[in-house]
Amino acid sequence: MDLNDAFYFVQVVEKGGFSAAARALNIPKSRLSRRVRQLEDDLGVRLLQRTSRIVTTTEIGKEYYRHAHDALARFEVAEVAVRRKTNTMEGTVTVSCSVGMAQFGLDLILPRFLQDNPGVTVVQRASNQMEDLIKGGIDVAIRGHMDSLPDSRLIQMRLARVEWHLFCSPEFHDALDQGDDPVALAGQPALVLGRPGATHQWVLSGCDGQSASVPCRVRFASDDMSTLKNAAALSLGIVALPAYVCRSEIDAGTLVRVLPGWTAGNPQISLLMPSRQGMLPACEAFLKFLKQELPAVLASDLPAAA
Amino acid sequence: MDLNDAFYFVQVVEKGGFSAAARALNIPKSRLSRRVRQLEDDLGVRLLQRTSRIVTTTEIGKEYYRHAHDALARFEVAEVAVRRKTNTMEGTVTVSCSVGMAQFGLDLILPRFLQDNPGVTVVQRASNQMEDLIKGGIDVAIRGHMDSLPDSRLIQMRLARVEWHLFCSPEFHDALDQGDDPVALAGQPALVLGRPGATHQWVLSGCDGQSASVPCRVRFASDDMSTLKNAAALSLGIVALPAYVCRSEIDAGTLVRVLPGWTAGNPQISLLMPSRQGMLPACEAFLKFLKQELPAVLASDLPAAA
DNA sequence: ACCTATCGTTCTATCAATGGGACAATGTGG
DNA sequence: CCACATTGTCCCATTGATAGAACGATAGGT
Repeated sequence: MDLNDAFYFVQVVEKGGFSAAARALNIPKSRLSRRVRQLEDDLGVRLLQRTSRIVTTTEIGKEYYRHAHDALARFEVAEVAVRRKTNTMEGTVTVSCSVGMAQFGLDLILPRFLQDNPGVTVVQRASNQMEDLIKGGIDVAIRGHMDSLPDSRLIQMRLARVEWHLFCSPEFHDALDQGDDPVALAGQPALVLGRPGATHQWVLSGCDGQSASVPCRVRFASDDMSTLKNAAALSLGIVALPAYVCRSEIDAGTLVRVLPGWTAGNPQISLLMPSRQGMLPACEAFLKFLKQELPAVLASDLPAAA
Repeated sequence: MDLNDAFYFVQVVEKGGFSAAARALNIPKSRLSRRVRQLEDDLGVRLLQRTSRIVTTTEIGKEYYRHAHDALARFEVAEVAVRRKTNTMEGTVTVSCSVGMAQFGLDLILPRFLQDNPGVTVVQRASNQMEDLIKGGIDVAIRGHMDSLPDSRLIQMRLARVEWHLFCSPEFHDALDQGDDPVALAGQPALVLGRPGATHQWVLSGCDGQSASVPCRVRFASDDMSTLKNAAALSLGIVALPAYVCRSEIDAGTLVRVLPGWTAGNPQISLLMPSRQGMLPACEAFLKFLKQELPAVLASDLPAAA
C-alpha cells in the first residue's frame, strides 16, 4: 500500500482526469496512470472507469475518495502545524542549567526573553546533575566546565568565561590576616560546592599569572550555592563561588571578597545542544538571546543590574 | 512530501526505535533511517533526537506524530471500507436495461435477488436509449441486438436468444385470414416499437428456415412495449414483440399469437460491463444470478410463472 | 573494566520506478 | 464528414531508491 497512490487518485478525481491532474501537479501523466492502477490492484477494486476520453469514479471509488480525502486533509493539518512553528516564533524551548545559573544568571534575563517572544514557552530544568539532553528532550543546556567537554556528538557553543572568587562575611574577613598572600588562608574553614573528598584545596590564580594551591578545612558542603552563600554570610567560613552569584551580597555588604588579587577558577560556560539542524526559530532565538545577554550577566566587573 | 515517510515516522515513534519498527514492518532499517531523515528535511524540522542507542521524539515531532497518526487512521478506514465491500456481499449494483426488460424480464427475478442478498442495493436504470456505461456509472447493461455489438472495449457476455412473435387481440385475429401464410398480413395495421421510417415491414422466419418480409401499415409507434400491448389488445393492429413480454396476456387470452409458425426476430440478449477486473462481489453475484435466471424468464416455451 | 549484543547511520552494487514519446481511441469544430 | 486536438495507456532507456553489510557507538551483563 503506497499512500502516495491514494494522493494521486484523489488528485485525479478532483481534477476530473489524468491529464488535468498531471498538469496541476506538474508530473507526467504516465505516472498517474501507473500509480492509480497500482492502487486499484492493491485494493483489488476498480476505482475509476476509463474511456480514452472520460474518467468517472466507481461507486466504491467515490467512497474511497471521501475517506482518502479526509486523510489527506489531516496530513495537510500536520504539515501546516509544523510549518507554522518553523516559520513563526512559536513553540517550546527546554533549557537545562544548574540551579545557580538559574537563580543568579538566567533569572535576570529570562523574563525579558519571555516578554519579547509572547509565543514562546520556556521550560527550565534546573538541576545540579548533568542531564542527558536527548533522553530529557532538552533543546539547550548551559554548562560550566574547566577543560573542554568530551561530549562528542553534541553541538557546543562557547559563551563566556566566569571568574570564581573567594567570599566570606565582613566579620570573618576582619578576623583574617589582611595580607594578600594565599598561604594565609591555609587551614581556614571552607564552604564547598559539591561533594568534596577527604581533603580539599582552593586553586587560586593571581592577576599576574602566578598560581597557588591552598589546603583548607571543609566545614560544610552543598550542591546549592544559595545555601553556601548564607553559610558564608553567617561567618561559617570561606566559600569559592562564581562572582556573578554573589554580586548582590557584595553590593549589600553582607559578603566581601577574599584576596581580591586572586581568582578561584575561571571555568568556561558553554551552550550544548543535540543538533543544529532542524531547530525551531523559537529555539534559535533563545540561543541568540543567551549568546547576547548572558555574558554580561556573568561578567565579574559589571555592577549589579538596577 | 512523501506520505510514506510520515507512515515510517509514525511507526518508528510507536515502536520506539528504528530497529524495532524495521522488525515490525519487515523492512531494512536503513530505509527507515533514510526516509525519516528525508521527512525531516522536507519539513525542515528535526522530529527525532537520536543517539546510537535511544530515540526520543522532539516536541514538534510529538505534534506531527499526533496529526499523522490521525491521518493514517483515516487511510485505514478508507482501506477497510473498500475491503469490506470486496469481501462481503455489499455495495450497489447499477444495471441498465430497456423498459421492456425491466417490466417483463427483470421484474420477475429481481425481487428474489434482493431477498437473497440483503446487503446489496440494486439501482435499475430502465431506458430505451442506450446509455454510456462509463459515463453513467453502470456496472452491467442488458442489451438486445440482432448482430454482434460493435462496442469494443466493453466486456460482452451472451445470455440468451429471445423470440419475437406477432400478436394481436383475439377479435382482430378473428378478422384476419386464418391461413398460415405471411403474405396474408401484408398491409395490416402495425403497432411498431421505436421510430419507424416511412415504410415498415415485418421480417419473419418460418420454423423450417424459410423467411418472409411483409410490408405493413404503421398505425402507431412507441418506445414503450406496454403501450403497444395495450393498443394491440384494443384491436388497433398487429404488434411484433418479444414473446416473454406478452406471456401474461397470452395466458389471459387478451392477446393471441399471429402466425404461430413464424417468428418476428430472434435477437441476442447480452450482458455488457465496463471491465471484468476489480468487480465487487455484489456485482459478480448479480451477473451470476442474471446468467442463471434470466434465460428461463426470456424463454418462449415456458409457461408463465405462478 | 572488559565483552557482547544492539543501536542508528553510511556505503555501494543492484534493481525497480520514472519520464517522455509513441500510440489508438474519441470528441470537436470547421 | 474529415482533420485535429486531447484523452489514457504502453514502451523502454535512464535515473533514482533500495537492500544488505560494514561501521562507530553505547548500554548492560559479568
